[in-house]
Amino acid sequence: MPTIEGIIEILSAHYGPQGWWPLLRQDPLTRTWQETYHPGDYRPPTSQETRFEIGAGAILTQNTSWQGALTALISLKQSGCLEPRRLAEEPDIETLCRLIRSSGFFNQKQERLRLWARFILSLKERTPARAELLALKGIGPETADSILLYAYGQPVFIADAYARLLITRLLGGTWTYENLAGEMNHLFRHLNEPDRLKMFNEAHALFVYHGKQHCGKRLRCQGCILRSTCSFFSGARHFF
DNA sequence: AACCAGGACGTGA
DNA sequence: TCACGTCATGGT
Repeated sequence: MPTIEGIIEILSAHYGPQGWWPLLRQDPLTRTWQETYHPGDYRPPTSQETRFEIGAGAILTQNTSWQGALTALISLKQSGCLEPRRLAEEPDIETLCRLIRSSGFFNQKQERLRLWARFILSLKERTPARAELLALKGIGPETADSILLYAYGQPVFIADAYARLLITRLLGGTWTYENLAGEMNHLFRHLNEPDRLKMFNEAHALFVYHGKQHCGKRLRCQGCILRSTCSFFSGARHFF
């Protein structure tokens, strides 16, 4: 039976540094906006705009593909609407819905973006507490932790659906969000804060990447690096 | 043509 | 606490 630390180590050795959170960058030649990863750089963003962008991306990708969320994020950026001040005041709701249409659930998400904009403005430069984020309508555990980890450099683990699916399949048991997050905090409590930040940054990104490739709601076990140590796979071998 | 995608909220047991 | 319906678009 593999350990959680072992699983992360295998994924890390296999896929390499992930460079999350992906940030928007303008191509100097074509002047088009695209996502860019920054492997090896774990410094948290220093500008309010970048922190807002990360939270906006986290909201837009709720229960939708990253591709759809990214398209929406770029649409916002291109029309100059990815700014807290502009969204917090009195934006044209119709236009806002149209810009983020590709991310789905646009009625809820346009409001969630505006609430996030208001909130981050009220913060000034202060780092929010987790409870403050959770108190916002439209920000649950995963979105809150994504903001804390990737926008504010807080060493928290994001126990999202991919992580829970993978851990459940490899180790068995039942894992709730807080449950797995607590276990991760316990497992890595010996690391100093910067190292724990790197660990949780990479771990979440790796779980998502591997989840997309092999271990989502529907399984794609062919070519999975964890096949040999996956008790779920060996136990269900006869189904394949 | 169902199913899935980097969830969260409201409701009712 | 937990199970379930709802929110919507876009790709496979």
